Amino acid sequence: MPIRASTEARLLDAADELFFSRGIAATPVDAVLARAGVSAATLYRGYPSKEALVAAVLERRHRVWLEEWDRAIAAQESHEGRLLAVFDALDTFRARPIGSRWCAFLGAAAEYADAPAEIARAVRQDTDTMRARLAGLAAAVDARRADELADQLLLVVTGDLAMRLRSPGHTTATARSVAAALLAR
Amino acid sequence: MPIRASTEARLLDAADELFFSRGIAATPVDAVLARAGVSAATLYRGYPSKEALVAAVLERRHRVWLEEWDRAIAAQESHEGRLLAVFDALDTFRARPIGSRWCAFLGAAAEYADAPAEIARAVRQDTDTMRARLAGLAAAVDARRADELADQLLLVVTGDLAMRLRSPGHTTATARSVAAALLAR
DNA sequence: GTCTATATGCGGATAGAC
DNA sequence: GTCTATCCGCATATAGAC
Repeated sequence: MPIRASTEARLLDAADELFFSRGIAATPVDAVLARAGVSAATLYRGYPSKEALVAAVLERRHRVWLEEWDRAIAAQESHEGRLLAVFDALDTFRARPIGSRWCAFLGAAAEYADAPAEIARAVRQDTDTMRARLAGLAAAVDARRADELADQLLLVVTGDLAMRLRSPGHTTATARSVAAALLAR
Repeated sequence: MPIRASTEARLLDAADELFFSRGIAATPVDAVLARAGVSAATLYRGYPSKEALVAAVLERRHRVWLEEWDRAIAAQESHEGRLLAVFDALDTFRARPIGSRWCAFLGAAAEYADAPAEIARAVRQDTDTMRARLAGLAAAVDARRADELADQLLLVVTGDLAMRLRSPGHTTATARSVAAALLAR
């Protein structure tokens, strides 16, 4: 028998919030269960392990992030605006009620030296999708250096995310200024 | 009675290698002791806790990093070269026998949602020193935007470090090209 | 679906003998 | 300085009653 939809949503919400704000290893399964009001039996009927739950939350987060990014792109009317929309998406994504301390995917990658296959796959998918999307948007701005621009912007976005570890109050302002310099070349 | 110097060096080397390549939480104290050939009693006579050992290793690493950076700066003959020397230092630092998977300081910050005071201090010191040094070097290149350049370059360096989590074979090439765009403005 | 209890293993830290 | 044993707490995962 599958887990009831509302129960599963509570479980994923709790896991999302706790894993990525306090850390995966630092969050006992019990804490997730308590926050979700779900019993251990229910969790382990739906997921074979804690790691499977982590992977499931990462996949849901990835879908939500892409939707947010799509909205930010759609709101722009120039090729350049659409390429830079990733920073708008970062701002709105960060303002969501279910937050994370810096980046769920980089955080997961950082916590596991040898990540379980399902988690490694989720992280890889995030990176691959980011790079591919940026390259597609960059091609409309300057086709000759689309891949180069994508790699550069991915580094800038990643830097912006990781800067949150250094300065809690970090904003996307610096990343935006670096991106502007890249486009001005 | 203090720990003998050679014993302490073995302990710090083992901790350095394991904590920052496999992860702090993922590395049991026993693994460090086994690698160093040191007994638990000796460790706990020199350090009150595992966290104190982590902080000690971070501090040593910080000193070594600054020396490496100094050498890279000294090898340059232009203001611009000295500002960009941070990337040369990153390359040589990465090639050392005792490596880390991405960045020891960011890794420590990522692992602790509420870092012990000693560890938080080490991470903060790394960030503060980086920013201050970059600002000093940037002032010689363009005094009017020294602070802005420092913030931008710190983000680029941080992005380069975090990109290692996404792509294991990552090099400083992309970061260098972004830095070049920043200086070309 | 929940609750409580529990099997099982591991990690940090300490104590005593040598 | 090392070795061995051990206390203690915690975390994942499971089982049984309701």
